[in-house]
Amino acid sequence: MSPATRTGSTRTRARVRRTTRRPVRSSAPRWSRRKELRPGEILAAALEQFVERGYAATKLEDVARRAGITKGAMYRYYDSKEALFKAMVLEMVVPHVEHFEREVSSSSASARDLLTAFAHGWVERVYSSPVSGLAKLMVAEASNFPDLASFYHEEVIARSARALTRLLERGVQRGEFRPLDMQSAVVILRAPLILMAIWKHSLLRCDPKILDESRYVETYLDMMMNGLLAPPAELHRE
Amino acid sequence: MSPATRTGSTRTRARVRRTTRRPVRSSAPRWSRRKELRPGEILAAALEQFVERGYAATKLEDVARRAGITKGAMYRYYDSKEALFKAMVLEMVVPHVEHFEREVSSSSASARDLLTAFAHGWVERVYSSPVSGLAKLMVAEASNFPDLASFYHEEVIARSARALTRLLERGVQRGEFRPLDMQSAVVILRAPLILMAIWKHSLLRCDPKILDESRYVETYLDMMMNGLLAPPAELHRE
Amino acid sequence: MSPATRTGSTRTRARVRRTTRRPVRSSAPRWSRRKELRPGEILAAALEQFVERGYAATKLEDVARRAGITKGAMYRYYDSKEALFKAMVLEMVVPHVEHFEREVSSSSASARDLLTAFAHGWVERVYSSPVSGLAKLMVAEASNFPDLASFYHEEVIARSARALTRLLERGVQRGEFRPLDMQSAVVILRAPLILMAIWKHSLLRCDPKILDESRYVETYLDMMMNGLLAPPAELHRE
Amino acid sequence: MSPATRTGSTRTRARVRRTTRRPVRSSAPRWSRRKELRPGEILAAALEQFVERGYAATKLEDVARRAGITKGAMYRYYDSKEALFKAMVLEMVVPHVEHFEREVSSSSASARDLLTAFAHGWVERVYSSPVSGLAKLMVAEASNFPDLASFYHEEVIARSARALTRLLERGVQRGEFRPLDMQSAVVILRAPLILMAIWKHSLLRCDPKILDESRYVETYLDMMMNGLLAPPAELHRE
DNA sequence: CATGAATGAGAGTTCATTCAT
DNA sequence: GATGAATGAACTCTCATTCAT
Repeated sequence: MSPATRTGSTRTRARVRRTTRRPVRSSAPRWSRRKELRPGEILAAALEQFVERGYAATKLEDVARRAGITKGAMYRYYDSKEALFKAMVLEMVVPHVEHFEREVSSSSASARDLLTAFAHGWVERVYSSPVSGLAKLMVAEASNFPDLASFYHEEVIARSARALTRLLERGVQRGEFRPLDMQSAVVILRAPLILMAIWKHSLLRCDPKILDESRYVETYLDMMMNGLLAPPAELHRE
Repeated sequence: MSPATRTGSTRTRARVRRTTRRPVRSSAPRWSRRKELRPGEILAAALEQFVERGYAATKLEDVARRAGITKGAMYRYYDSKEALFKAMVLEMVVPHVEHFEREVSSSSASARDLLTAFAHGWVERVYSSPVSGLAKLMVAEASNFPDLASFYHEEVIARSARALTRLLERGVQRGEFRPLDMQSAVVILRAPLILMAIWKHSLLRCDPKILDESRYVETYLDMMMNGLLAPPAELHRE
Repeated sequence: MSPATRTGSTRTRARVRRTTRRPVRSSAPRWSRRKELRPGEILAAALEQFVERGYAATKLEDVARRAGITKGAMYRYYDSKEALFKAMVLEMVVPHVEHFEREVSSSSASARDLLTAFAHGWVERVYSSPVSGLAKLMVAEASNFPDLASFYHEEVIARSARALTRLLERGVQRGEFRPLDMQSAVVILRAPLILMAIWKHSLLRCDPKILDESRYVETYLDMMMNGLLAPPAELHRE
Repeated sequence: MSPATRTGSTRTRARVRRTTRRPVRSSAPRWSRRKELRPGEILAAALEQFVERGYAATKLEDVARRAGITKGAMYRYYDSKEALFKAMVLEMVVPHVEHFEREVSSSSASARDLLTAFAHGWVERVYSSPVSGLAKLMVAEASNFPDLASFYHEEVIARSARALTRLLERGVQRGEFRPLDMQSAVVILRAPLILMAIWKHSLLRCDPKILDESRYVETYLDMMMNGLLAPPAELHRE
């Protein structure tokens, strides 16, 4: 079991380094990204690198190279690795949440259709894009970046949870859905999708053939709508 | 050109050591501890630290301190940080999988009851223990430890998936469950629990009140069994 | 099981690094130096330090300081202590061998004169320079660096032995020298010079007055040419 | 090129360690070896290990294992690695010097025969035994152990040089040898033998077939006695 | 603005040395 | 006396960060 996959040489230190990780004494909201020209490329590069390696294992030099600039130049845009990380999370994730919120608010479709559309849309827009790696990243780094975690929790988790709650409640009101504990239901409802995203960037690599996306989503929707149980009614329905 | 002629392993450092030692004024007792227990204590400490901080951010010194020894002493038990990490994963996780497998094989209860029992048992034994942190850890470090990830995938994910598949199939045969795509169903079925574990060690900290475990599990079982949809006609049919 | 996938360097440390950096109150100028010269300066510093202390006892920081840079900067030039050591040996020694080979090949002087010139030249160019320390170093570290030793053996020892053999054989052909076992003769012929170099960097320090270089070389040439024995002929020669 | 040969663990850091190597602040002659029972085995083990690896790369644990005891037990006999090293040098080398001194003093053979006997005896008793490794060791560590070097210089180098000087002077007085600068001649005379010993424990490993001992010694004696030059036919030609 | 050489704190790792057993 | 677990200093190597150019 060896950590890094090194490339060239004789010696191989499989290591993974720590990340200072003192309680993270960040107090000033330093993520004052100056979005001008490059930031986009930098953030995209950062996302990929962070997702691939994790926060600590990501070297700024690699991000820079990926973005087509040099390490030193990065500091024109982001004050520190931490700032870059935070900016990346912020920039990358918010748009998607907003999109989902609008979708829920504007549509007048049935809850069931909305949910179906949401699942498919999520796979297309989030799962398929590198952004899907963020879930894994945030989960992994939450305790090292409490303030970022809070932000993410509030701006992504909570906001989308609220939208989803509205959706579910609408379904209940319309008689489409059974009344359930909303708090739990929302989490449960999202879990299979979120885990799919997390999986994609972690263990899926061990066994790439394991997941057939479309069947997964179909089965997901089916199970969420209908549950596992065989309809008992057949008997006396007649 | 390679330095030392090493014997066993992968890595090779060519070094030469320093020599003289000053008196070393240590006066405190050294190893009143039971040495047999050490490995266990170390692994427990490692689990907590790794889960709390992630692999990279974990300093061996912290693990050592937590285990009540010094950094150097750790190397008596584990050859490297990597070795410690791997040993920890291996030791901590396998027993739980085996327990679950036995449970599925030996019980003759209905699939539904088995599932219910499984969910509750999982919460009690896994979720409540520090082991629940492993899911997050593995997800975060999978790409940095591909071989460990493979091991985990095969020994934990796949094995428990197989057991769960047997459970579901039994339910289908007995007419309890609807036939579904088993591959997907198993993942979906586990997702809410696994995510709960991941959550516990990451974002839950941002909002500890967010999760009411028992309601969550109840809702989970309910949703999984019955789905979201309100029973359609039966009610007002008659 | 290997963690991080490294990218750039020779060795692969899959690491994850610490994060935050304090202000770093450095105020002094940093690299007013000519970067092209650096490698040379470093190798020169390394040679001195390695010769003075031996491989193991040499701290990279000392070499760095001697070269006018810091520890970390060294890694820009050489990937490891081992690499530095090897580079140093390679760079420092080959030119001298080539010089000697040319000398033997091009000159048409008598073997005796060539030998004399060689001895004097060696004292001037090798013995007097820090390079003379290499013999001691290689001898001391041969078993720790087998491949470097092989290289040195082939590129230095063997090559110069071949040149010296040619010189001796020419002398024999011309009737200047007695026929001897060439293999041994070459080693014996060099021994006093090589040991002088080794001595210079080791025990000579104990008793600096012990060696009068020019008398040593004169006596060496005299002994090698004429042997110890008093000419027995004088008596009946007349 | 790999330094130290590691033994035990999973990973192989071939290392050779530095040896603190501060100016060697040893002031007290701590080499107060308590020669009781084991010391012999320990010193023999130490000699082999030190010669094989060098001072720094030698681990006390390896010496101990080789001597059939544990690391801790070694400290019953020698206070420190340094003390062990010094004791080893002291014990191993002095007897040989004394033997040679007696030989020179007691014998009344011709200088030539004495020299011949000496060379052969040296090969048999010193070169063939592990003690021959000491020359390399002392050369390598002289600057790190100035006091030991002084001791060695005085007790080994100088004493045997004096004996050899007496031998040569006797030869000169008897008309066997030409008068030469004694100081230099003694060094030159020994060089081929000493270098042979040094070679044996270092570069000879690269090319074991390179040296035919008996031919070497024959050629050595021949060259030392008669020199390289062919007898000038001119004289007795007429 | 960009570059990249240089810095330096920090972590993993080793091993001489100690001392409770 | 012997053992071997534990200590802790010291070292190599890394990389976020700085700043002269």
